[in-house]
Amino acid sequence: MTNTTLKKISEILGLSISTISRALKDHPDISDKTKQRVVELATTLDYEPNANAINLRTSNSKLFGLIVPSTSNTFYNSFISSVEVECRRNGYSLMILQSGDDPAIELTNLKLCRQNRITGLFVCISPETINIEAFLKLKEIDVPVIFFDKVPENNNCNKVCVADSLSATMAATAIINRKKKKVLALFGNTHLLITKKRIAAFTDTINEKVNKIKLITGHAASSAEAEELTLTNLNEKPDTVFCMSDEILTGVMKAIQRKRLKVPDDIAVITISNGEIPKLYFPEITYVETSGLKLGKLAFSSMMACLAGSTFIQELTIESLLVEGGSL
Amino acid sequence: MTNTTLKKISEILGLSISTISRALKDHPDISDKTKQRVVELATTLDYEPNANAINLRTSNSKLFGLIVPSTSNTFYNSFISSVEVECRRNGYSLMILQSGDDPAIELTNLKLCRQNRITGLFVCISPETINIEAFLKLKEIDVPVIFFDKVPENNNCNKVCVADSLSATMAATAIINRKKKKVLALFGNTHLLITKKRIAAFTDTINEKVNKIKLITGHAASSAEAEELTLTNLNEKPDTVFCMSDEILTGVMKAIQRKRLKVPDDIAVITISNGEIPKLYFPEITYVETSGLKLGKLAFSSMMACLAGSTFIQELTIESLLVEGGSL
DNA sequence: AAATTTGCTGCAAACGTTTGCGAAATTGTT
DNA sequence: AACAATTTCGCAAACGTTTGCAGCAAATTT
Repeated sequence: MTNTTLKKISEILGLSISTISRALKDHPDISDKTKQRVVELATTLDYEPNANAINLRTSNSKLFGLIVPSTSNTFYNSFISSVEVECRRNGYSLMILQSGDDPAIELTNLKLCRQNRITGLFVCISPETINIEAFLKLKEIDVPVIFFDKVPENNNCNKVCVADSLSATMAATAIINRKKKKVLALFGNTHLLITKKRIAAFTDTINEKVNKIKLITGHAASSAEAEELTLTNLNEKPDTVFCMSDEILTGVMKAIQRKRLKVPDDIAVITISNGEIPKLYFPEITYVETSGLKLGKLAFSSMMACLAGSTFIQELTIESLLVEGGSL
Repeated sequence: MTNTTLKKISEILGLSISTISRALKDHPDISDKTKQRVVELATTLDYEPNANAINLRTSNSKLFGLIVPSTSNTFYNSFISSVEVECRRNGYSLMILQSGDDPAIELTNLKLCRQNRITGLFVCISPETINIEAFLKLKEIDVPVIFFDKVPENNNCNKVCVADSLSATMAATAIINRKKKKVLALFGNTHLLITKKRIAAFTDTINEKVNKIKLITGHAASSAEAEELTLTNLNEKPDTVFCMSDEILTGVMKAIQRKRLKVPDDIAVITISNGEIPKLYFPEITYVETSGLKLGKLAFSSMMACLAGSTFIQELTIESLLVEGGSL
């Protein structure tokens, strides 16, 4: 068995290919009687148009590419989910590719996207990606590129991001409002822009308070490092731990569980998160939400705007939200 | 600017399209000198072959479809990751679609796959999907279908699964070996095949022991239900909790944290899991591993076998593994 | 009855490739 | 010098669509 084509239908019905094509898309030129016959046969024959032929003919692939460091990450995951839903809702397909934070694989993926003549690209670059020319080349052939989350620093491109600085500020403010005195603040990889921004925003906010809060900062590249760092700093008796990300949080929580500390009485915890991990604990961890779902929707609408002809470059940010658990 | 095509290159070089095509794929008919000229121009012009044209011409899309209830689930996630890596390694692309456990969306996704003339399909059906004819139709047009994880019950199709029964048996055996006396066993949605299998295997193993272990079973459709169920059953003073899945585990752990019970002294915990969630706690939860990564690799190799011409139907299972945390 | 309009349908080119076959140009053989 | 063999290349068809244009019959107008 082989796939049904317009030609096959036309031969059976004794009509021309073009008539079949038009009948199936309800073209006014075709009589109702013919349309009915065609549609009927098409359904019984399980006709599905060949997307490749259509794309070739119309050069409109209705296909988006999405390149992300990893799909196994709750934040990217919810981003992808929401983009995918929007795509289906709007008649687009999505090609998801992960780079594993490897710029070389990133380029391979990009090539794949180009070969498939994607209509637009969503991309979250890896920390090591410094040269984004290859991505910008897409714009020369009128393929919009939306950078999300980890975006190139100062380039002329479309970006959608979570509120990097603001979310850290909000967390700091929440800590201040609770009248905490001694905060252990753990951040991630120092050379990432997002880390720098969050450190600056967090420390500035904490330090501008009159009755100075004692601040201990640390950097952890992994959950295990965060755990270790927490254990050693517990001697200093901080009353609060601030985590920059889920990864940090999981390490911190392991340390807290190990020491059988009671949250929030013995120690308070606040983090910046997508929301899934904080809800795994009791009490649920208070977090400043950076929603992948919202970011996905924003990215999609930004993409649509580009496709609709909007040429001016946008840098969009989703607002954050403090979600109260019982940990602060 | 528009995309570079063979035609464009041929016009510039004064050669025919076919010569360009052959030169770029290192065909022996073409002289080295010509090849060099062609390749050089192609790279400076950033030529990328049009996948649509190739697929149309060769009717080999090098594209797999993957339909899954949700991508935001650590198990499916690791499955997807591993399939995606294998795809890239073998020159295939992957089209990922989520059904949200809705059979209607599942069909829409299937249609999309067909329109894109996928070379093969990986699919995890939703619990509500009873009619899988639409999927089997793909086989009639020589598109292999590999069902994974949640598979249709008794049909003539390729399946790859985790060891449903065995993993439950292993967990039960581990409990027996620790000489536990009273077990609270929590399972998921009763009408799923996987649940039935695990209940049967678990209870059989526990009950065949001579010095009977007291067994309390319960069903929870969500993490919250599992938490509640645990809280009420804690009165019975079980010395061990068995969880059928990550979802159950997270509920159980919240209850345990809420009651400030010490694991494993006050209560032991064991679960069946992909491994990510159990590692979030201290002590890490002992689990019987059902690896999405391994399942993905298995599914991919099964797909490759089908494409290579293997026509006989396989039902494959990955073996489980007891990973010791400190919770039992 | 001739001319015009209207309704329906088919022809053919194009999208960018691949590939079997034949042709020209070059080389080697007697 | 004539011929055969080899190297190098181009022609043209095909994949499955879409779409501008033209054709033709029937219906309507003059």
